[in-house]
Amino acid sequence: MSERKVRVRFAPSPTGALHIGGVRTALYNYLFAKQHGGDMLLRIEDTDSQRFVPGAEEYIIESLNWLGIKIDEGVGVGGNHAPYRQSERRDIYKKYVNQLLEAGKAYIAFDTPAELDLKRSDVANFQYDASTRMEMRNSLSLPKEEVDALIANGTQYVVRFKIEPNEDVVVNDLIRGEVTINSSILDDKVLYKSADELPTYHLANIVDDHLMEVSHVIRGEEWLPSAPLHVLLYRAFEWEAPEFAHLPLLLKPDGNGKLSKRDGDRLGFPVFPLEWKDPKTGDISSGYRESGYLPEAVINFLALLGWNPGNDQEIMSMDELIQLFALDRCSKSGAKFDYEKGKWFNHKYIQMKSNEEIADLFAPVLAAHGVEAPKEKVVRIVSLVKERVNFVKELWDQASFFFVAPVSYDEKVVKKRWKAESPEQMTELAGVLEAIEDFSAENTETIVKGWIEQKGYHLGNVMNAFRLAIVGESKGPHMFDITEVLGKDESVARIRKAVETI
RNA sequence: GGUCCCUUCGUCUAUCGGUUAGGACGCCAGAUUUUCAUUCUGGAAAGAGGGGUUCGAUUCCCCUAGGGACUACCA
Repeated sequence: MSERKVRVRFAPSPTGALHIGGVRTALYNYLFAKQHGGDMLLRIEDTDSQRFVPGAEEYIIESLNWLGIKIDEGVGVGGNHAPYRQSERRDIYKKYVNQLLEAGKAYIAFDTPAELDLKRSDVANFQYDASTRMEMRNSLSLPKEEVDALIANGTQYVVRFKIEPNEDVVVNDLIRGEVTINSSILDDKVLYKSADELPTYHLANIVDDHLMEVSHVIRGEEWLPSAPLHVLLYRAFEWEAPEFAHLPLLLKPDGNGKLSKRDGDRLGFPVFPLEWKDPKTGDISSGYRESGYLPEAVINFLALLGWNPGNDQEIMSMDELIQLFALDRCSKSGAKFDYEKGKWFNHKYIQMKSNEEIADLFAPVLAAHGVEAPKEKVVRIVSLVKERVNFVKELWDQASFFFVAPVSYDEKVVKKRWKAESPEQMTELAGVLEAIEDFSAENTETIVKGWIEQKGYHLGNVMNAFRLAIVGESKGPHMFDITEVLGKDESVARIRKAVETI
């Protein structure tokens, strides 16, 4: 490995919402960079003007921001290698394309997309390469005067990379080891299009990584087949290539194939970090943030999809991940996306947060239900129910009765728990509670239990009816914690109402 | 079709030639409990198949099978 400063980049193209697999790629880049005291760059690869989607760039930046993946240099923050948007680097690419052209390592081709389509349908497995390029219309096959004339009259063309056949190209991958591909199976890739004066991914990528002094290219496995092409490109420019690491893909939870946006819709979980509204179709896709995930949980979950620290540790903060991360501990095979485990991580992270923090996150949910409550009361309630939930929004299901008295009583529970003697016992209980001065959980429990014992009532019967009256159903934390939070008046009122209603 | 990559419980994975193949999610059972959960304890659950190499293979090699990616003037 070279001794260059570690510099990595996350280089998405702004064609829509950032996919969760892309988020993981960004995360691994970030962990690697920070572990080595290096830089994390954000470059926007918008060389395909056709597929540009407005808002996508902002979405990407906001997503990384929410997740705590900090960009040292690039779009949104600037830096010494600006601009970081490829569409703003046209002149740079043009210069390097010409360099390749002059060196005879690339050539100009005039074949139109229609002509190529025709050729492909005519000839099975047609490939534009050393074996076929002389049959095509390009600066290699055409007389120089004709080429010049075509260019002069504004005929659109592309620049293709001239790949020398029959050479074994070795890519040294930090995760997979040496990968060898014969250059004959590579086609003369289009590097540049005169139509929009923009390069294609391959050229832009190599030029930028070189100019931006990127030391390690950490990207998805879908790029592995084109890595030899990139190696050849670096060689053509006589540049030192960065180290490569191709990450395994995130796969569908069920069935086969790569995880896609559709899987999220189909299986009911987000595949995007943030909610995304498609500007063209207006379709809304759910996001992890809006679904109630804590960014720390998403990070931890994603970090373990394709990597592990080598021991049984599973809960790790971003700082710990930075300490422990290692490319050579990344797995080689794709990981099926296990949404259930993601939920478990969120549960864990909710438990790790303080009641105050959770109460703050819960506040908007309460407001949405039209509930206003003092912070200290919410904190107390959170402490009572937070261990029962995977998501902050589920706190409402667990705790709504603290804020809103039951208006109906679960029929099944009534049938099972409301005995013939219950109305009388509950009326008595209301009286007992009314007489209590110190309504703390502890004191109330002592007194109520004393009363039950003295009367010889069945503890379970009384308590279950009590719970039904207060909560409306058969759930919730310790009864006397509930009554303490509710207070004497409310507790008594609920019991009386239950006796009347049921 | 071609090229490349990959292959341990249902899922994520540990194991870098010798282990009762470990952990986690999920699942099942039990315990705790005034309810529902949580929690705790326990359980079922894996080396794709076939050849080698070796005293000994999950581990190294080969073949087969299966899965995945790529194969655009998209990234």
